[in-house]
Parts: sequence; C-alpha cells; structure tokens
Amino acid sequence: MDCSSWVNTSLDLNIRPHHHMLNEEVPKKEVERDFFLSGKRSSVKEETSGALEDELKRVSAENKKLTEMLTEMCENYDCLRRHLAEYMRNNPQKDLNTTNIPSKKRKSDTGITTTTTNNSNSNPMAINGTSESCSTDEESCKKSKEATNKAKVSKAYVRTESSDTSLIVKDGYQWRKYGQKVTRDNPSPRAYFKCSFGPSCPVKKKVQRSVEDQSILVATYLGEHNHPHPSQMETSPTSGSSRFVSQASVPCSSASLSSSSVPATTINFDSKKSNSSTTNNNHTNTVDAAVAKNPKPKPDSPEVPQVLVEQMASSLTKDPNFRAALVAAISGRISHIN
DNA sequence: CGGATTTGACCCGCGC
DNA sequence: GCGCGGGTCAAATCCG
Repeated sequence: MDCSSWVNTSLDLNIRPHHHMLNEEVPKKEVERDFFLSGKRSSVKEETSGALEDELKRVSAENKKLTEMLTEMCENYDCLRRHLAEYMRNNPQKDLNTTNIPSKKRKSDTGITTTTTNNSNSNPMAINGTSESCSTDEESCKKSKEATNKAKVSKAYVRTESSDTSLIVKDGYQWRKYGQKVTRDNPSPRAYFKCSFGPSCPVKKKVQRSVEDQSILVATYLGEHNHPHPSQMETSPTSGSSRFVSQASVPCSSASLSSSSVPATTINFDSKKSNSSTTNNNHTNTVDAAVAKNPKPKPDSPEVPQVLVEQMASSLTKDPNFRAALVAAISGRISHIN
C-alpha cells in the first residue's frame, strides 16, 4: 500500500506500478500543502517518512542480495558454458541424442539429428528447446527443413521411478496417445501423443525410454502449443508461480527431471552448437544442451545431478521470461507484505 | 455411452 | 524397384 517498496533497483523490480507516482508529482504538492495546513499532520508525516526510509533500506538490501545471487548464478552459468564448449570440442562425435548407437539413420527422423550436427548455432531464434533451421550443407535437409520450420522440436528428459513402466511424461498438458511402436535402435516402445487440446493444437510428442538408462524417459516435442498452459488457465492470473510455468515457454517445461521433482527443462537439439558467443536470449540453449547431454548418468560422475540442478538454475536465471516472472513474483510479494 | 488407449495395418521416405 | 523402418490411421477394446 505504501510507496516504500517501490525503489528503483538494478533488478528492475519496479515496473512503474501505480504506487510509483507517490514518489513523484503528487506527493510533492500534497506534502507541501499538508505542511502548511497543519503542523500536527506534518509530524505524522515525519513518522511515516521514517518508516518509509527503513522500509526503503530493507528493500534496497534485499535487492542487493538478489543482485548478488543473480550475479553469482550468471558466473556459474558462464563457467558451465565454457566447460560445455570445451567438451563439445573434445567430443565432436558425441551427440546430444541419447542414442549413441551409430545408425544409418534416415533423414526424416533426423530432421532432428541433422539439425544437431550442422551449424545451427547461427539460429538466434531457437529459444528453449526449439530448432528451426537446418543449415545449408545438406540438400536432403530440404524436407526436414520444411518440417522443422513448421514444427519446433524440443526434447525433455524425465527421470521416472524404475518401477514405473508407463510412458507418461507429466508436463501439464493433456495428451492423447495415438500410436506406439517398437523402434529398431531401442528395445523399449515409443509412444506417440497428440495434444488433446482440440485439433487446433498441432503439437505432438514422442516418448521413449533412454537406451542407456531405462529409468529416463525421453520426450520429443514437435511444434508449439497455440493455447495457454492448462495450469495457467486453472490458476489465478495474479499468481506469480503459475505465470512462470506458463512462461517457461514452449512445450514441456514442467516435467520433472528426477524423482525429487526438480523442475525440468526443454532440450534443444541444435543447441549443442548454439554458440557460446550469443548473449542473453540464447544462453538457455547451451545449458539445455548440457542438460541434454547428461540424461545418461555416468557412473563415474556422481555429481552429475547436482550439476544438472545448477545448470538449470543458471539457465533459468538467464532466461528473460524467468526473470520477468521473478520480478513479478517478488514485486507481488513485496506489495503483499506492505 | 463417450472418450481414451491399444494395436495391427497402412503409408511414405530413404538407402541399397 | 525393393525392403526397411518410422509415423499415422482406425477399428477394437477398455474404462470411468
């Protein structure tokens, strides 16, 4: 209610809410007038301004802390990104795909795999698990290019209970299964789903268990939902968290990566090359790629899950959508407190 | 009974 | 041209 929380901060926490004006035009005149009107009221004003100052300090400190945390996360992210780039250089053959089995794959399937192997790093539009372009070096790419231009492709890895044999990835959307196949390179069946949000939504997904680790489900999403996330429709629009879920863009952002319900992430196929020089909007791709690389937990690297968590956290903090949601959430919280 | 799932058949693109 | 394999269709079945 009061204006104390609306300090201009480096986090841009204050997006000029209506309170804001209290600090500007209106108060000046009113304070002046009040001052002349009654001394009693001016003392009240003094008290209030003291409280406001305190509040201001508190919020500023809070803001500073948040900024520091953010900076730290960003540094971690950069560090991880460098490591990833280095790793990619050292292991150019290893793909993001969970199947390391070299297969004489056909191109239709590899509208996906081709995009992973060529220079899609120049794709500034790829955001959060999307691959839109095949590059130029393959003619055969034409068709998959068409396809991928129409349907964005993203991938998510979801750890499930080992006892859980279903091919269900809970990402918040409703899916209708329309087929199941056993593919050659993987003994476990692949399930095909369409978004059940009417025929208007073209999104499809494939779900299959990872070859290396049967407890990991690999969900491949094709296309973008043209409707809001169900959770967004159900919950109040003022809820910061729900807004975040919906803004986490694209398909599948809320699937869980582990049994402990770590928020999941979308994986970009071509992101492994999504270059490290890109800034801001693309950084998530690189990290997602790193995540994508890790679905098969290496026995000799027990720290992997933690790394995943850190990567996701870093990725999230770099995500403008997430930041916007964070700002909204914090702003809401602060104003709620007041 | 209606919607969701299952599953065998079919289609189509690709490699040989 | 043929065979293979992934993706989709649609009838049958299941389930609430």
